Amino acid sequence: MPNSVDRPSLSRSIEDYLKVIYKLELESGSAQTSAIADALAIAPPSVSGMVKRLADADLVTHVPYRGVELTEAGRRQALRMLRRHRILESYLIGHLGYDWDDVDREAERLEHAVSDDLVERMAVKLGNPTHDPHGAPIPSAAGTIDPTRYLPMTEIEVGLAGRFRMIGDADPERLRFIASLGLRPGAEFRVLDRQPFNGPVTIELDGDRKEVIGFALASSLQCEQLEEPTLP
Amino acid sequence: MPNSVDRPSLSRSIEDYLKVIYKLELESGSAQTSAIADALAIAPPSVSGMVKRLADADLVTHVPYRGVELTEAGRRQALRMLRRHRILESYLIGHLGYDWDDVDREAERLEHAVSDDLVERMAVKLGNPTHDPHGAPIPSAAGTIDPTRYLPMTEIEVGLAGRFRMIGDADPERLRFIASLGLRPGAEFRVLDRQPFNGPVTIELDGDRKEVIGFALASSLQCEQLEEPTLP
DNA sequence: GGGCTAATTTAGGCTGGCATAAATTTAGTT
DNA sequence: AACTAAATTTATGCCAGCCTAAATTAGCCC
Repeated sequence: MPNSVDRPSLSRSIEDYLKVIYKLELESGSAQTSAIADALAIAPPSVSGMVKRLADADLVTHVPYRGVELTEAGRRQALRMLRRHRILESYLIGHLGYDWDDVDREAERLEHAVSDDLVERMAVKLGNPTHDPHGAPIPSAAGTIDPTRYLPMTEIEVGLAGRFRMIGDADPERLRFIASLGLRPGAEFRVLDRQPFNGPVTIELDGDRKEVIGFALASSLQCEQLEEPTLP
Repeated sequence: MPNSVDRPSLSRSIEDYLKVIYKLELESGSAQTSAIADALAIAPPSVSGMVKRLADADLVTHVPYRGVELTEAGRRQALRMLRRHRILESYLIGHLGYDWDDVDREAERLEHAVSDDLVERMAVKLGNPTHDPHGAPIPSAAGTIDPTRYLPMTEIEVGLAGRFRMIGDADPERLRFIASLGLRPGAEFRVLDRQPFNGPVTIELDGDRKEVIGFALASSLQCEQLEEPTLP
């Protein structure tokens, strides 16, 4: 089956739409018009219009009034953008002295401009990483991605150990605060307490330090539950 | 005197126009509509339209049917773009393994996307260079640029020594050929012969090697004439 | 100084990507 | 089953940037 011609070269807008649709699908199965509009900070009717163009270009399928789903081609492009973004973030942090909390904006601008060639050169300089500094998996150049799903910290059982794995890159304040707690992807912790009614979570870090983390924040920390590493 | 508001943030198109107008002014004093159109590969009427917008934004002054000149603000922006472009080229070559003949395209895409912050970080990593790998002067962050003008190799006196200083970055074939001759910015040579009627130039390199260079090519090699370094 | 040519501008049109206002569909409630 | 609220789409319109075709101006030649 012949592919879509050669280089349709997507517009900046289209690239943003595909990325957002991919993320929404991850979270909730399919992407609704209003959710896309929210994520891109544009009006819903504008999304309707663009969705029509995306469907014409066979990047998404659209069931009116129900939602949008990426086609295979759309998914491929979305993953390509995700790879760009995450390689860029990794490179900016690793080789140009950016901090993990202020790198998203810069990567967001660059991901539409860099060539595939440059992205691969950066990847090589980085040693072809599989995860970026926020813990997010980096799609391969071939378009595959680590499908591992994590749990919000709020869902780790009290008493059990967990490992902080990943956090969204878009909120500098949140990232700075997390870093100030000494939490970085890979950090191990133990849940000491969890209050009901969406209350805060108390964890132990480095074997002695206690931290209390509000529900909203803890929900955004994607973690892995470690099965009883110290006690039987 | 208060500056133009804060961040009008120029469009990609406008950035390209300003860069081209700057270069045309360097070469011939002022920029004509058709020359701009040629350089940007767009139709002249499109340039007329954009020039009107540029004049409205006080980036250029326009005398109808005569030409266009950058205002101080326009010149500042043009130099900013030139700095971006040349820092980017230097960085891509110095830190990401690009060759000097294929770096222009990539820099051309990136120069519209990088933040000033990123450009300055790259400049620091490079040791704040004053010239890029093609020998072109890099404007300072403050907007000043080395005004030195060079001579085409075709205008160096026969018998005299010269130094190759700079070459345009836009033509990969030309750059590869120049490199294959062993000519790099900074290279010293002596003009052995120059044929009339726009004929080729013969130079001596490294004290023994002779090369014949066609007129068109030699014209594009910007050189400095060295006053009789060996003979009185 | 009249007329030719080349350069330039004006006129009118198209597309992408956004907006607002109004119409429509869906879903939930009773 | 009807009504309502929310989500979505349709209908229009705007702006940036490009285009082609037609009108205008500048520069030059005799």
